[in-house]
Amino acid sequence: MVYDYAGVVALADPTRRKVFELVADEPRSVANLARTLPVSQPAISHHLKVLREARLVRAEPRGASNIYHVDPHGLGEMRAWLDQMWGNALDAFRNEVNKAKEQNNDGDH
Amino acid sequence: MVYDYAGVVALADPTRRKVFELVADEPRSVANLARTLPVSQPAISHHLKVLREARLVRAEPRGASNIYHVDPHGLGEMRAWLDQMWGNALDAFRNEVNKAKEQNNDGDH
DNA sequence: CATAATCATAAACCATGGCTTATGATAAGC
DNA sequence: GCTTATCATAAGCCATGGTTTATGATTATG
Repeated sequence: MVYDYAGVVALADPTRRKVFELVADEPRSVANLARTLPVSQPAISHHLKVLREARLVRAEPRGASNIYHVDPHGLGEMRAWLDQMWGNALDAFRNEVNKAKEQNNDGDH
Repeated sequence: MVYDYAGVVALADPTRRKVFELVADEPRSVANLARTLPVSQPAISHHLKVLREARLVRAEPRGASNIYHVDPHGLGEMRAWLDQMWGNALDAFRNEVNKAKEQNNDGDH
């Protein structure tokens, strides 16, 4: 399993997750986010860069502003990555349970 | 959205994710993991502690060994947390698209 | 054209956290 | 019982990365 994990890393930081949630709620400019959150504008820009590279967010120039939107493409990618991880983990868990049951049955012979 | 996010943080680190994947593949002891991965035993123990506190993993003493299994409980919790996040993000995206369509229609009048 | 506003990048600072070595505690094996 | 193996915790080191201030580039505004 050598899959991409930029999305998970991106969402691991609290303020970056907050940035994502605000953008997810409705498209916002950098200035707007900087006004809303208790961090500087460059910090916001940096977080947006990480989210952008993880394809969770997309920028759209509008005059001097940059409006950020959710990027459903990267969202889907991360979803798929997690689903696979989940699937593997749950399959393994089921196998484990089944193996335990078999052993119990053997013991009942 | 003030939900728990220990799971995401736990899976953000590469070697910790590797530990989780190995445990998810099949239950393993700390010594086994330490032998498999290129980090010390205390490092493994520490990663397992984080995963344990995120309820992604569960320890089961077996003699002097500690066998770690996947914990489907915490797995489900994190799943639910992510699903909500996904839902919100995708809903907002749909609204955004609809709003754009309406504006186009207005322009066509 | 000049001023103001928006944003990205660079540099520097510093806390967080991942890693190692050291150590003690518990359990198995001889 | 003594040695060996397994594991968790503590202490300390150091790289990563989140933050701020400074700066330049681009665009609206007057």
